[in-house]
Amino acid sequence: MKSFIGTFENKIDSKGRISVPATFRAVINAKSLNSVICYSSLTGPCIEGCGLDRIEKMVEALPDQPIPGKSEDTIAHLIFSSARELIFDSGGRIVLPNDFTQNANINDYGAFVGKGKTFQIWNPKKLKEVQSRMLASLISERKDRLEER
Amino acid sequence: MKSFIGTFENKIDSKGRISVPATFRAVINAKSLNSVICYSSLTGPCIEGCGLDRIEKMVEALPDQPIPGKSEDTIAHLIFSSARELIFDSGGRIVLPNDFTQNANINDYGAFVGKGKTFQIWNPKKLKEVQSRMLASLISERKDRLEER
DNA sequence: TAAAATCCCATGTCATACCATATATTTCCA
DNA sequence: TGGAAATATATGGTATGACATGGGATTTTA
Repeated sequence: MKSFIGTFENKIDSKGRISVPATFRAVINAKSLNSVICYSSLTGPCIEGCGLDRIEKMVEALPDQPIPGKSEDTIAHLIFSSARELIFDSGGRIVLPNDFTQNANINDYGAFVGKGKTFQIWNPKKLKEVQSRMLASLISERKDRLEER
Repeated sequence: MKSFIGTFENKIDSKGRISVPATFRAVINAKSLNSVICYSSLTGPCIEGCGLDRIEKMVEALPDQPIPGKSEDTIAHLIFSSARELIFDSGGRIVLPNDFTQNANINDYGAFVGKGKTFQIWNPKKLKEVQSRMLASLISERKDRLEER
């Protein structure tokens, strides 16, 4: 598997450890990596995650001459400055730093959400709220084109 | 055969396993795959299915930008977050996760419906209802162009 | 030296890979 | 053309292994 898909809810233990879903680990492993890069999301209360390879693509996409004040530069700065490499332990777990979990309002359980090239880690309750809101807006938006439910 | 066509009703056993129709498996096999990707449909109470190739095309189409557009992010989120790779066992069955069957109101039997490039899995009873409703609306819509029934 | 972070090993549960059987379908030969 | 053997398909059951999680040992840092 090359893409992050699916949702998996795992427990966070007293040491801040959480198992990365095996299917996600498989995506990382396929790239000969043994870690994930995580950073606080800029789009919502969650943790953003991906492989090191994607960070490098983002770096390449940056202009050679940084233009201070440009939003791309600001975004890149915010992401790279908060990003951290989290290495799997022998059981496939990572330790979530406190500032990440606080920012995402995560306590005892974390929900891994596949997003194709990346994934996110959410407070499970919050995730459900956001998802049902997304579905509702999508349905009202294109009610005409949808079959009866 | 390259397309998913036809309707096939199969049993779901106590473990949530269901046989994928041989003709559908043949479509998948022709792509050298041994699994289907399934996700909760956004358009109706059913499970959507396709080959991995189709999903990866969707992933490829995603931008590399750290902050994607909102509407495409919504669809990507809803599809990828529920999508899962279901691998055939030696008998050509897959295991339907509970959240899928619940969302689609499927209990003891599932109806595979070919839709060309994709397929769907329905509660057989619900499927008949929807299909007869579709036919009825089609007839009333273009009565002039359809033959007498 | 105390505290914290990291690594390694242990365990129970659940998923799935494998084997087995019955039913339906196709093929092939009389 | 009919019928029997062979094949393919759908479904049932079992055992092994993978995975998530817990705890202790070792190393690092303040």
